Amino acid sequence: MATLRDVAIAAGVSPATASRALSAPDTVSATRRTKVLEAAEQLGYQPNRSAQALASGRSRHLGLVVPDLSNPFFATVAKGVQAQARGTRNAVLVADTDEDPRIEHELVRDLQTSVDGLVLCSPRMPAALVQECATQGPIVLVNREVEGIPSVTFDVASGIRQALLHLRALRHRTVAYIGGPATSWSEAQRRTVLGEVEGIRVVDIGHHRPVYPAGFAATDLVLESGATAVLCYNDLVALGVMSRLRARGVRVPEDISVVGFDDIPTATYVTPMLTTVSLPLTRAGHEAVTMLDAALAEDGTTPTTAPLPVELVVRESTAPAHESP
Amino acid sequence: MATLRDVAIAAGVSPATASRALSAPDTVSATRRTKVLEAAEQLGYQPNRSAQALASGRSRHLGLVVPDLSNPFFATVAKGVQAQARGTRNAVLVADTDEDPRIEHELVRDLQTSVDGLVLCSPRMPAALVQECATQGPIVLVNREVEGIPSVTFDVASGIRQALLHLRALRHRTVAYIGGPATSWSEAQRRTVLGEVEGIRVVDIGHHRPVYPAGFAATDLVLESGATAVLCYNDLVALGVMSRLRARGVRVPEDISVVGFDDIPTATYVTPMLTTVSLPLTRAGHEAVTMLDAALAEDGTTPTTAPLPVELVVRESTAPAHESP
DNA sequence: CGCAGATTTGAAAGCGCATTCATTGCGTTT
DNA sequence: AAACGCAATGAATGCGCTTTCAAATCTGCG
Repeated sequence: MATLRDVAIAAGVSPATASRALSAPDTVSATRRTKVLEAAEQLGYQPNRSAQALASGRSRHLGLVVPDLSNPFFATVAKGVQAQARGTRNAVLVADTDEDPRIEHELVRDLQTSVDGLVLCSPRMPAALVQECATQGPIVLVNREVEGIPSVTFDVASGIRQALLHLRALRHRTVAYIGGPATSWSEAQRRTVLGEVEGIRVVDIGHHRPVYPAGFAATDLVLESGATAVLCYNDLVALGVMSRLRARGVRVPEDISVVGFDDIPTATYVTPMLTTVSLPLTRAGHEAVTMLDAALAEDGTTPTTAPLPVELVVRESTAPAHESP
Repeated sequence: MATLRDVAIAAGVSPATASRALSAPDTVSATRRTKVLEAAEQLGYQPNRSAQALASGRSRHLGLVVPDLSNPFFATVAKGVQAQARGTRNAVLVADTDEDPRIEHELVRDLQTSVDGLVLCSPRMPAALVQECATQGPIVLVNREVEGIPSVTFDVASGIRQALLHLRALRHRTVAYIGGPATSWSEAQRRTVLGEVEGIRVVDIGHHRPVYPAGFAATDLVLESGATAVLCYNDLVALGVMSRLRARGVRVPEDISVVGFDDIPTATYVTPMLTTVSLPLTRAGHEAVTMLDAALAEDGTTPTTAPLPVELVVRESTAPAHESP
């Protein structure tokens, strides 16, 4: 493997000049620059990342921590991070915590030794721990806010409001809400709006895990409540609800309307297609990387952005309320 | 940030001893070892990964290249890789090629400068290019075979055979096959078995992209063929088929049976739940890392493993064939 | 033509660690 | 008791690069 020194020799310049020709082209005269570039090309020179990192103090890697890669929500954010990172950075180290808060902290600390900065999707990690992690290196949070730490969030409240208004327009008066994990920032956001829409009474079905089986199980509670519509913490839960409703012989949307949250691909694969709130997940990934780069460049600032806009997508799982008996 | 030298001084030993105490504990006397460990702990010592990598020639990173992280197939493999890599390695660099073969090669080469070895899920990259990449560093392929390169594969042929036998047992005599991309290794494997099952006539619906809309579009061809069952390249396609069938008023499984491939989570979220071939994706990720480690340790060998076993999961989308007119 | 100031260049000094090699100290063997 | 082998240690070297810093070259102007 050719080293920078080899390139320098081949180009008839010093290693210092070769280094500059490659990383700061305009600090070198045109003649030498082309000589170096040609020599590098000709030798198939590939810079040694470890050496670059050691000498410069920057690995040009960034880290991404997610609870579950096979969850389309996080996978999409990851794609956004990837796309934005390409070009300005070398690569992104991804860590999947497997929804296990215990290893999460350790994993973050470990990852921080290898990267310049971290994008953290960690709904369940206690705020204090997040703050402690932030002392070890730049961090940007996704879909969550913690005092003193930059974050990119979604306008969750607006999403819930849009959903509620949509249901009200369809003459629903009683809607059930199947909540997510009690400790989730995002869940708290949702709940701030539930009582805000006049003319709609929201029945709280309680906190549930944000997964399909939880929706399936919670459905009977919804039915008991007498609500004509269900608002679910996320699409996975909504999917579980729809499945259980069908099993109980309740028709969607004729007998009951269902609204999800997140707009994962599967939402369009089921029948009826799910009405849900769509989040700009890819964009969130982009923004997170941008903010990280900003934090890396400037120093001491905690850039904050307005919550990303969300949008209700009306599909087939919502319809006018049936007449109550 | 404390360096190894600081630790050594605090422990009253030489940097060499400190280094050994941390990375090869049994080459150091118990007394000094504990001294070093205590000093390290006390100073909050974190080894500098870049320096370790430069000095040792090993980054302890491994790379993973996938076409699309938001595809549950690859996401699950990624989880498997993650899980196995944790412990023996530092981290895994993930690269999403966005299904773009053009950037794929460049991405791989770039990633190879940062990792010790690569796990490559790249169904579409030409074999020659794959081989060229393999000259730059250890590579393990997933779900694909290329001459001279270690790979972990699934027993795809067995899966198709199981599906066909299942359908035959249900008295299906004509089944349509919706194929995947023509250049896919996995697709070629499937086709080797199609004609092998006696008593079943397979109607070839041609090659299609492995996505939901493609299944949706191919469905009308299936209906035209007079087949009483459809075998799909993967679950996404099968989902598209089911959706279109419903739109056309064809009942599943009463009028026609549908079989998928991969067993993605969504397969159980739809109604009827999809009969499909389940692949040990997580295990594939494990195996890939194991093989990579083996390739890194020994030298010059190309370990090969038997294809991973697959299993037909019978759910609700298949039923006895209706009587032909 | 000569000199201040700006621009290019190369020598050299690490970055933090692993690792080789020579040295030391120790227990064994005959 | 001498000689030997082995384990434990530290000094020193270098991994390949970036980045001062000072020297060299070039620019324009009086």
